[in-house]
Amino acid sequence: MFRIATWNVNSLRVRLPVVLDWLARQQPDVLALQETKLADADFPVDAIQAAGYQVCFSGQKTYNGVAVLSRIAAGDILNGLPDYPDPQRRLLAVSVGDYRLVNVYIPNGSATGSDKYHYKLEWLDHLIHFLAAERSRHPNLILLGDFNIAPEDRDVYDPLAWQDAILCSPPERAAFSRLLESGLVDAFRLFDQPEKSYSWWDYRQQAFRRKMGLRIDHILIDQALAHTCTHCSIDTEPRKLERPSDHAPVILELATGS
DNA sequence: ATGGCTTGAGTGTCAAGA
Repeated sequence: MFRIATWNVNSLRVRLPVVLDWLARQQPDVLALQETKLADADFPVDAIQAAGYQVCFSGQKTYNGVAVLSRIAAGDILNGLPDYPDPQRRLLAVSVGDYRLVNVYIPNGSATGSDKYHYKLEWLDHLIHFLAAERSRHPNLILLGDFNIAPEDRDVYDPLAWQDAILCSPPERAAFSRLLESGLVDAFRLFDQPEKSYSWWDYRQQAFRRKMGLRIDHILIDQALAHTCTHCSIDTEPRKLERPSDHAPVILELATGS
């Protein structure tokens, strides 16, 4: 059994105690983090190693930042899209055991039609091209992170209100579909899931309590791995704590056959 | 309601998130 999780923590500086508690409770083999918002010099390496995890990270001050925590050391580390120079730290690809993990913090896009929206779509194009090459080099690829895309209306609490809006617009959903068409599977949808399953809720208006969320954090697995996948769920417990991240972790379990 | 929180920057108040 191999357990892999992803979590947008919205500042690892603020969330470190919650993350360490969660690691102790869940004991995943791998945890991919997004929005660490820390310069590499400020990354809490010691605290994470003391919790029994190796870590690699690609961060910057204030914004973005991705990290991968793993029980066994990661190898073949790649930071950023090779053919898309970008000062924003949004991608970290690593090999852990038999798996190739691509941890992404896909741009938010701000509003459809904005400069940030075009950046998001361009970033997705380059990601799709990168993954084609990456999958030819590495079997057992897993793409996980904060996609900032709600792929279907059932992933949105009020699809009509969000129709054509950021996170739901047809070009964003088309990019998500292209990821699936390239041979990846949305692990969450391999299983029956509760109604109103979301991974992000706005901090305002008591959105979490009112179940006003979107499912924008995902784990996509190579379709060759689908038959090994035994579980995938969203853990909403950390969203109930004091000072939570606005995102909940997503957890995946794969049978390893030994 | 270009609103409503939260974080980081930096010490007044804005940018950015989604």
